[in-house]
Parts: sequence; C-alpha cells; structure tokens
Amino acid sequence: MNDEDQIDELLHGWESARPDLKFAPMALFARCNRFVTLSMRQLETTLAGHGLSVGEFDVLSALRRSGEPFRLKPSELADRVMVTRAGITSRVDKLEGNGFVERRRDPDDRRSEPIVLTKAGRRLIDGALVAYLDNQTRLFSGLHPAQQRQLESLLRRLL
Amino acid sequence: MNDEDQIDELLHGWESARPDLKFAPMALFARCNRFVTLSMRQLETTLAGHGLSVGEFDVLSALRRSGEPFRLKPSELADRVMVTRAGITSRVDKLEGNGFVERRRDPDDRRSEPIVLTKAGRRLIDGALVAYLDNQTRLFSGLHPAQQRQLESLLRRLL
DNA sequence: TCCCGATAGTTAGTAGTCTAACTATACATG
DNA sequence: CATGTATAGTTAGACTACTAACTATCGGGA
Repeated sequence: MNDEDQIDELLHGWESARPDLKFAPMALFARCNRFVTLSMRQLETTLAGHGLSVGEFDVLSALRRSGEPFRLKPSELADRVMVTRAGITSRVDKLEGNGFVERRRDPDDRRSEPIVLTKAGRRLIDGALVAYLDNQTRLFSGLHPAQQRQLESLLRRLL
Repeated sequence: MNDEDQIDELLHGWESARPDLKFAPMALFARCNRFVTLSMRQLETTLAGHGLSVGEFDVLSALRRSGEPFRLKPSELADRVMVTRAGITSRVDKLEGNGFVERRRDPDDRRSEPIVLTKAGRRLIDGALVAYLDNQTRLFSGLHPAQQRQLESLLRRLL
C-alpha cells in the first residue's frame, strides 16, 4: 500500500545520492524481501493462534507430508526444512517436550534417532495447516490466477 | 535448479498426503521465501568481504541515501530499516565502535541523538554498495528486462 | 509553575539460529 | 580384525533481533 511509497522512496533516495549507479535490481529485490518479511510476520501470528512457531510448523509439516509412518531422521528434516542439524535438535526438543513428536531408535543404525509424529502432533498440524493455507491464499488474493502462474514461472526461472 | 525439484517435491508430498486441499499458493510463497533466503545468504558473504553484516549495511545505506548531511535519528533509522529501535541501538553501537558513525546532540531536543556518517563510514558504504549492486544485478540476470518489469509490477500489486 | 501523559532512546532478558567442537557409531581397507 | 575416517546427532558459545521495562526529556493544560 504505502509500502510501495517506502520502496519508491528508497529508490529515489539512492538515485539522487548516487545518480551514477543503477538501482532497479536493488529495488526489485527490496520488494521481494519486503513481501516475504511482511508475510512471515502475518504467518507468525496466524500460527501463534495454534500454539506453534513457524519453525515448529515447518518440522511438523515435513513429517506430515512424508506420509505414513510420519517418520524422518533429523538429517532428513534438516535438508527439507533448510536449517542446520543443530537447529533441528532444538526444534525437536521443544516439540517432544510438548508431546507432538517422539524420538525413536533405528535398530539398523544406532547413531540415528528417527523422529515420528504423535497422534497429538498430527491433530495439531492438520488443524494448523488449514489456517496456514488460508493465510497463504489471502497473501496472493490480489493477483488473478493467470498472474499467479506468471509469478510462479518467473520465480522458477530465478531459482 | 534442483531447488525447483525441492519445492515441487514439497508440493507433491502435500498433494498425496492431503488430496483434499489446495497447495498452489503455499508452493508459490515457498518459492518466494526460498529465493529471498538463498539471496540473503549470498549477500551476507558478499558484504562480509567488506567487513559488514547485512544489518550494518542497511543502516549505513539509509544514512548514505538520506543525502547531506548524512544524519538521521535512531527512530528514523528504525522506520526505514524496518527494525525495532532496540535493534538500531545495537547496530549503531557496533558501527560507532568501528568509527563508521557518530552519535551527536540535537540542541533542540535533548532526548534525541542523531546519528551521522563519518568519512570512514562513507568510504565504506560507497565501496560496499558497488559489490552489493553487482550481486543484486546477478540475482536477476536470469530474467530479461521485460520479465524484470513484469515481476516488479506483480510485487507492487502484492504489497 | 507543576503535573501528567507522550516521546526518544537504552537496557535487560528471552528466543532462535549458526558454527565448531564433541560423542558415539558405522564402515572400508590394509 | 584393527584402525582410521566418515557420518549422526547433540552440546556449547556467539550473535542478532524482539518485547518489555526503564530513564530522561518534552509539552500541554490546571
């Protein structure tokens, strides 16, 4: 809204301070960044309503969508959630303390401690998921379906 | 690249775990998020080469593009950089310790402590800026200018 | 002039993530 | 089969940002 003003201001500020340089890509990235940052803040409050942080939601999600038996190793979680293993350890500590996941044993490799979703964890993620999806849908509700596909294809090219 | 596979995997995982729900907006946001996250990591290493964190760069940038006399109040910085005032205090502490900014007095309001860019700070930001812009330009080099404008207009609509 | 609420900035304490070091286990090779 | 190296996960310590409480100052009425 007037957030656009803010990024346009940034751009104009730079252009008058350094008229010798090109700032269009910087402004473009600033917009991406702003969009993601603001969206994440919304998301935090949405999930807080279900007693979850975004990080915990990500872990439960990865387990939930892995399908039966809802079991992944910490290293697999780390890869999928894009966080270090140390980060996974601490998220799992908290989720386990609340009874949403359990650490099991892998009889074939005693270094490994597979994480499984409990019944309570599954109920929680299934409920929070709906709120999460509603939120995501709302984020993009300003774009027509065709525009959403356009955005998707641009991002796919960027990555 | 195979990052696309990763988000497509996420999408397929969900679609087979919960065929009753629509995940397209979630996947779209995941792509935005991934793009920004990966870009920020690149940026961190680029700026580290100039001895700056992204947070410090943002503060110096705001001062630099504010134009002469390169002076802003902490509260103005907080607004422009989208960080709490407490966050600005700690960034400024560090920048001041390294001699890149100075806290001044405002004779008209003794509650206020305007921050000014030092000569060294200005040299630093002017150098880092070029590297930063190169990096940003590279981020979007996979898109034609017309596609970049398209992306910009989609983001503008989203915000 | 004296309050009292608003404002500017800092400080204290919490939360979350990262890197690097550490423990335990597995595996491959000589 | 003994040993060295790689791998799985946790722990320790540093860093950064946030919220909430605190200090100092300003400014508008009684």
